[in-house]
Amino acid sequence: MTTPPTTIDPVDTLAARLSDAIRDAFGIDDADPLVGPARNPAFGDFQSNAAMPLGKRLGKNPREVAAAIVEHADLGDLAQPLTTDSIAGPGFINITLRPEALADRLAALDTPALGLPAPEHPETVVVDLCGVNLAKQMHVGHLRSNVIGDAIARVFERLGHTVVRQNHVGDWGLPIAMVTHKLMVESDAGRLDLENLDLATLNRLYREAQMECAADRKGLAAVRRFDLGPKAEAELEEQVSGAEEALADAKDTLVRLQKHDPEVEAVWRRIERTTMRVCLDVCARLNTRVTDDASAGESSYATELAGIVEDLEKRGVAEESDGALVVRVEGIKEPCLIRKRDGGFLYATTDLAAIRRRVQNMGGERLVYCVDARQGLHFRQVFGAAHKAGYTALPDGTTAVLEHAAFGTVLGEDNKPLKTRSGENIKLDDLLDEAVDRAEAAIRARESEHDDPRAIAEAIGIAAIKYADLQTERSKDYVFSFDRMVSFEGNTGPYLLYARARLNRIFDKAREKGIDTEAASAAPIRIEANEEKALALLLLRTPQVYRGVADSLEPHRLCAHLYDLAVAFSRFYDRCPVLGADDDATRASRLRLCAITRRILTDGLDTLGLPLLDRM
RNA sequence: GUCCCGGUAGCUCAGCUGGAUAGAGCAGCGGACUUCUAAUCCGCCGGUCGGGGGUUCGAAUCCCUCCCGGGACGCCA
Repeated sequence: MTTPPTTIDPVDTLAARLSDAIRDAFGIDDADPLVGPARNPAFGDFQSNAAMPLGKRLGKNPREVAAAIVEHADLGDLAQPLTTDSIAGPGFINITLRPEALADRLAALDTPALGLPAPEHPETVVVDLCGVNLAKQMHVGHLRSNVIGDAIARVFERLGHTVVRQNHVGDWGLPIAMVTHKLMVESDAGRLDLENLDLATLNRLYREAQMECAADRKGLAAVRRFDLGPKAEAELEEQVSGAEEALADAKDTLVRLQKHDPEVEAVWRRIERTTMRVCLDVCARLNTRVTDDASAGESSYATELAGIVEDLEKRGVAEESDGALVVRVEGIKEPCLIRKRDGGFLYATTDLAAIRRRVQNMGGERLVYCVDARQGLHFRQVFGAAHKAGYTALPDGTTAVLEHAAFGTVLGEDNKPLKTRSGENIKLDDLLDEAVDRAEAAIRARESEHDDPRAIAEAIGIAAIKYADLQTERSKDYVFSFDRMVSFEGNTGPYLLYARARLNRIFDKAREKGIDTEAASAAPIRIEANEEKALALLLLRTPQVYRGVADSLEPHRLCAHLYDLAVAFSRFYDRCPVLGADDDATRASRLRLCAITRRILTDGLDTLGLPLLDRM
C-alpha cells in the first residue's frame, strides 16, 4: 500500500533521527531503530531498543552501543536531549518528548484528514463479504463476514483507496434447483402463493427439499445387513426411491434453469428477489454497506465456466485426474478440482471466474476474502490456481495480492458453535433483536430521559454485537455472550459510544454557557496534566493504527486503540475539568483536545461501522 | 493418517518485527457523584503464559517434541 508516511507520529521522526545516529556512530544504515511507545510511562514517552541487536551484530556491549547512539543522536526540538541517563537496563534508550513538541504534533493532527492524507497512488481493493445464499435466512455465520468484511472495507476507504465490495451470492447449483423445484410443486398444488413469498417460508421449503433429496442409502444398507425386518426395509426403500426421484427432478430443474427456461427462471427470480430484499435489509440494520449492485451471484459466472476450464485445459494449467479436471498447486497436496467427472463445475471454478473478473474487469490489485476459516484450504487452492492460470496478472506487470481474511466460529457459552436449543442456526435478525431488547431494558432501568429509547437501544444493541465481534482476533473462534456484551460495562461498544456522548455533552454545555468553541478549535494546546499527556500520545498513534489494520486485515487493532483512547479520555474527563478549568487558556486548550479526541473517536467508530449516538 | 488454527488470571480476551515488573474487561472486595452524563473513575485480589527440551545477554513471542481442544482434507457449496 502506498500511503505516504506521516509527519505526525513522533515515532517516525524519532526513528529517522536514531537511524542517523546509528549511521554516524557505526556506519550502518540498515539497522532498525526499533522505536516504539514506552512500556511504562515512568520510563518516558518512547523507547528505542536498537542497541541490543546492534550490540550482538557488532560484538559489543549493548550499553556501550546505546551510549554511542545517544552521543550521536540529535532529536532537535522534538524531545529532551539524550544523555547517558537516558540509557536503562541492558541498553534501552528512553525518550521524553518536549511538551511543546507534543502540542505541535497534535496541532498537525488537527486537520480534516486527521493525519491520513489521500495516497498518491490509490489502489483498488475488492472485499468479498456477506456471502448469503438464496432461500436461506442470514444466521450468525453471516454476522462475522459482514461485520469484519465491512470494517476492513471501511479501513481501506478511510485510507483513500478504491474499494469494491462483493457479496458473492450462492444463487446457483443443485441446492437452489432443489428448492426451485419444490416451490413449483407446492405452487402447482395450491399450497403456496408465489405472489406472496417470504423468506421464512423459503427457508422452510429449502430444508424440506434438502431432506427429500437426501437418500438414506446407508440406512437401507444397514437395515438389510442386520435384517431389521420387512417393514423397516420397505420404508427405507420408499424413502430412497422417493429421494432419487426428487433428486432427478431437481437435476432436471437445474438443466432448465441453465437453459433459461422461462417458467423455471421466473420462480428462481422470485426466490432471488425475496432473499435479497431481506438480506439487504439486515445489512442496512447492521450498518454494513452491502448493496444490490455490490452483489454478484454465482449465476453471473455461469456462462464463463466452460471457457475457463477449456482455457486451462488447453494451456496445460489443468490436468485430468480420475476423470476429473484438476489444477495442481505447488505446496498443496490436494489439487484444486475445477470439473467433475460428469462434466459439471464446482465452486472452485466459480471462484476462479470471480477472481478473473475482480482483477481483470474491476482492476482489483488486492483481493480480500472475508470468509469462514474453514474455507482455508479451498482458498489456498483457488488462489494458487488463479496465480498459475495468470488470472491475477495486472496490466502493469504486477500481480494482484489475494488474501483470505479468515474468521473463526462464533461459539455459545458451552464452547460449541452457537445454535438454538433445538440445534438450529440462530437467525441474525433474532440475534440483533435480543441485543436491542436488552439494551432497551438497560436504558429504561437507568431512568434517564430519552426522546426515543427504542432508537437508542437499536444503536446500542447493534454497536454491542458488532464491537464484540470485531474486538477479538479475527482468525480465532470467540464465545458469544449477551450478558457480557450488553452489560455495557468495560470494554464494549456502548463504552465507546458513551465516551463520545460525554464529549458531545461538553460541547453542548459550552454552547449553553456561551463559550466560544470555535475560537477554542484554534487555541494553543498546552499539555500539562498526566491525563492530557496520555491522551495526546494515544491520539498521535492513530494514523499508524489504521495502516496496521490495513496491512494485517485485523480490525481488532483499531478496536483496541479506540478502547485505549476512550479509557484515556475517561481518565482525563474524571480529573481534568474542561469547562470548569482554572483559567481560560487551559479551558480553551482542553476544549481543543476534546475536539480532536471527538473527531478521532467518531472517525474510528465510523470506520469500524459502529452506529453513532450523539446522546445516551 | 496429513495439514491448518488455537491453549495466557475463576470467566472472556489483548500482548505490535524476541526486550524492562506479562496487560485489559468481567466476576469478587474496598473507595469516589453540591462541580462537563457514575453505561464512569480509583485501589486491592488474582497468572508454573498447556508440559518438556533448545537458541539467546533476554522467550508468552523463534525452533524441536509431546499433551489437550477445534477445524479441513477430489468430484456438495
